[in-house]
Amino acid sequence: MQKSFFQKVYETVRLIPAGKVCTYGIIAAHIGSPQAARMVGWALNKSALENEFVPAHRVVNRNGLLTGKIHFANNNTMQEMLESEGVAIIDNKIRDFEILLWKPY
DNA sequence: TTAGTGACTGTAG
DNA sequence: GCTACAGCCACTA
Repeated sequence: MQKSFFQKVYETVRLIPAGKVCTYGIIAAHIGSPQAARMVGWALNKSALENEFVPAHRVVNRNGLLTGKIHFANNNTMQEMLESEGVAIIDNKIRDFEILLWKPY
């Protein structure tokens, strides 16, 4: 049984340690389709609806911008979760993004 | 079955 | 430096 694109996304995102962040592009590239970054976000959106534990709040776009927050119930839910893990957010962006960036390799 | 859509990214103008 | 467009895969109507 081959793992679906979905499952690979879940597994990769779950590898992100607390206090670190990753980008859709990196995850997509790790899976094998760098240009399918949109699917990563979409997969995370679905995962939340399916009660899958995936730290989607640790995934942002390549600028460190919290674009995914729009899919959370409240606009500051994503930010609060990140801040509780020690990630500083300024104006919807990750502070020291390059330092906090984590890669699966 | 086909068409449309989406939490993005890289390249070109 | 900014804007526009194409490409990626899976799901829903």
